[in-house]
Amino acid sequence: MNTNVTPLRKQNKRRENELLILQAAEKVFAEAGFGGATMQLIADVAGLPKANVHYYFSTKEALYRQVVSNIFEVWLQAAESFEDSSGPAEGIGAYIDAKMEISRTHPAGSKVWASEVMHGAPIIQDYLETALVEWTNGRIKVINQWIADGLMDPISPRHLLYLIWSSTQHYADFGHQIQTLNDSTPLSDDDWQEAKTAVKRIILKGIGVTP
Amino acid sequence: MNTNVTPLRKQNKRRENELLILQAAEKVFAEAGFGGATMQLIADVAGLPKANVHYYFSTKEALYRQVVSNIFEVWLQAAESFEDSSGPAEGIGAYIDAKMEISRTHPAGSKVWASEVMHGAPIIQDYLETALVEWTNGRIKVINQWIADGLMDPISPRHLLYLIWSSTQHYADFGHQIQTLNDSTPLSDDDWQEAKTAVKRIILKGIGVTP
DNA sequence: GGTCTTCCTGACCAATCGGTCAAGAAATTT
DNA sequence: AAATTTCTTGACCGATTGGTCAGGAAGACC
Repeated sequence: MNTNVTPLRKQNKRRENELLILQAAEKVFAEAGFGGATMQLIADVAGLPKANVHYYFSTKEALYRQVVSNIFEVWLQAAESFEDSSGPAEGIGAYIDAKMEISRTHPAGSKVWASEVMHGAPIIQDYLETALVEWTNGRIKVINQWIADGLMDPISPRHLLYLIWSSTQHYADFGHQIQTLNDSTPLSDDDWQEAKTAVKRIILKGIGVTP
Repeated sequence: MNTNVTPLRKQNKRRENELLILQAAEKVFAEAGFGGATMQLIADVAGLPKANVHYYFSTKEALYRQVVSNIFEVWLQAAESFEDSSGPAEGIGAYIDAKMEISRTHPAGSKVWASEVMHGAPIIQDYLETALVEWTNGRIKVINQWIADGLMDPISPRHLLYLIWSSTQHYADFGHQIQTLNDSTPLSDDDWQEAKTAVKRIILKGIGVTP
């Protein structure tokens, strides 16, 4: 007999269902956008009645905000590789690796984020203005120090960051286009390895860093 | 008196109104996505009654398809710089310039395209499979020839193209994020020049091309 | 085993959606 | 100037939307 049927049942029911709904919502929002997504579809994907979804998340916007918020956390977390590094070769290389890995394992999240920003960030503008600005300015300082130390070319740190963001997230946001150009087949492990290598090689060499 | 009040009025009424609607639609679709956009809002932006919009475009999807189609044309047209070039320095450089210029002058179009592809290209999948595949394969051949001629490093042409697309379109698709990181101020002429220079410099040096 | 809190859900609602239509106004053609 | 085609529009429709609610089921606590 299963002995642990009831021990973890209590506050866990809430967390379980919230997680279930959040995962379904991320998927649906990524596929249809905020406006195109329906609470009914999210409920269906989560396997719950619509009214039950509204029990845990009062409005569509509240649910959406939570989804975007979670993505933002993952997104910022991947950036710690930057700090604990000895120089641009290791720091930027690891950062690109981490972002490519997120694009691979978390494509829906990346799409929701892209959609939100593309539509003017109506829900999470406050995050952009505080957390993102702060994080960006911090990394710009690190990069400027690397430049001052002669470890890389004098590139505008801001535009270097944009280049890294865009090239890595492209593999998630435009995954469908990439797959179509890959004979409508999902990228294999080797394909992903090749992509990672190409992006890292071009960017690192492009800023005058030799591994 | 204005002597040419009536001469150009005939089939032009149709074209004028269609253009008006298409411009309004591009703007609204870019801001709200396909699902979030409403025919009523498009009509309001165009300054016409909703029923009149339906007179020229029978369905929302037909209007959307036309918008995406137009963008695709602009997008492919910018690629001619590739063909008429003596080598990668000139060809890729001019292509990056052209794509950056589109991001600057045509950001709404880029966003509609990105939105469409991100949601699985439900409307224009046929374009991806035919025109885009064809164009891409053509350019891959050109790049491979450049590599064979020793004009650039042996980079995967496919991933190089993705890198160019993503980094240039990023300035349109994520324009709002970039503006927020620029003290919530639109990029100046100098900012755009700096962006263009940085992108071109990193990519060209990154693939072993010296101007 | 009774009470209280949390969870669940079918039925329902006002608002809004894309799209239609008939009837007339304007312009072209004959 | 009559006939014909093109354009314009308010009113309308069925369908779908996000969200509500009352009432019951299921555990947790005493």
